[in-house]
Amino acid sequence: MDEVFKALADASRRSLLDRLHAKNGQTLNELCDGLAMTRQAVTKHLGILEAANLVTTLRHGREKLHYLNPVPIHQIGERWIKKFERGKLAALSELKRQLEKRDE
Amino acid sequence: MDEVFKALADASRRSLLDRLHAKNGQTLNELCDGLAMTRQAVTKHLGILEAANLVTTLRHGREKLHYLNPVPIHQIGERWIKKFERGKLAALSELKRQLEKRDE
DNA sequence: AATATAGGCAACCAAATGGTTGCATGTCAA
DNA sequence: TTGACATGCAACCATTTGGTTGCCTATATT
Repeated sequence: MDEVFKALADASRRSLLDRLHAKNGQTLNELCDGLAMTRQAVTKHLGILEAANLVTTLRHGREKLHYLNPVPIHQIGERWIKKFERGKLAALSELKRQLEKRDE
Repeated sequence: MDEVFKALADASRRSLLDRLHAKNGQTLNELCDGLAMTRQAVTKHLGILEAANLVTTLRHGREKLHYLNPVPIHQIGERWIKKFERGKLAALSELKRQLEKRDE
């Protein structure tokens, strides 16, 4: 879980996921296109995404195809975000109550 | 949005949010209890959470009360995670298809 | 007034991070 | 088989990060 959060913390990596979301199964060079970064930097980012299991790769000859794995993202939503949704209204009204109490 | 992702990337900070979720409106020292960290380290973490608008503070005399703000977490869920949920099944079946094609 | 308590500020530090360059390897095509 | 192309590996670098220590300030308490 920690690896996933860490992987998602970087905007370049999130944009790589976006690109794979738009078009799945891209090669490294394809993913490099238009990015202000060297190919090696992209390789590192993809490595981190792969380590976090957010991306799966498949070799096809000399090409390496990158596929998005949406499962860990879904898990973050289920196991983490939803927990805070439940308490959401309660937390906000408690805060509001305290803010008002301040002026007494 | 980037600030929120960055703030959530650290396990210590996520655990601080957990503690505020369990009991809202805690003081700095209260939040330090049981953590293997100095008070100053916790201060820094809380500062980052506050900058990301995940925590709101309220001074009460010499105490500083910390309140959880669940809105940014909710937004991550709405604006980011949900996007990948939509393509989820499609992405997985595409990946499955490619994995099978490999053996041809 | 004296002391304890809650928190703030700033300098410093080691390790992690995000990036680079240079070179090597594997694979396809003419 | 000889380029050309797709990717891999490794060393290096600056900046950020997560943490520390030491000291200072402000508010309670007695």
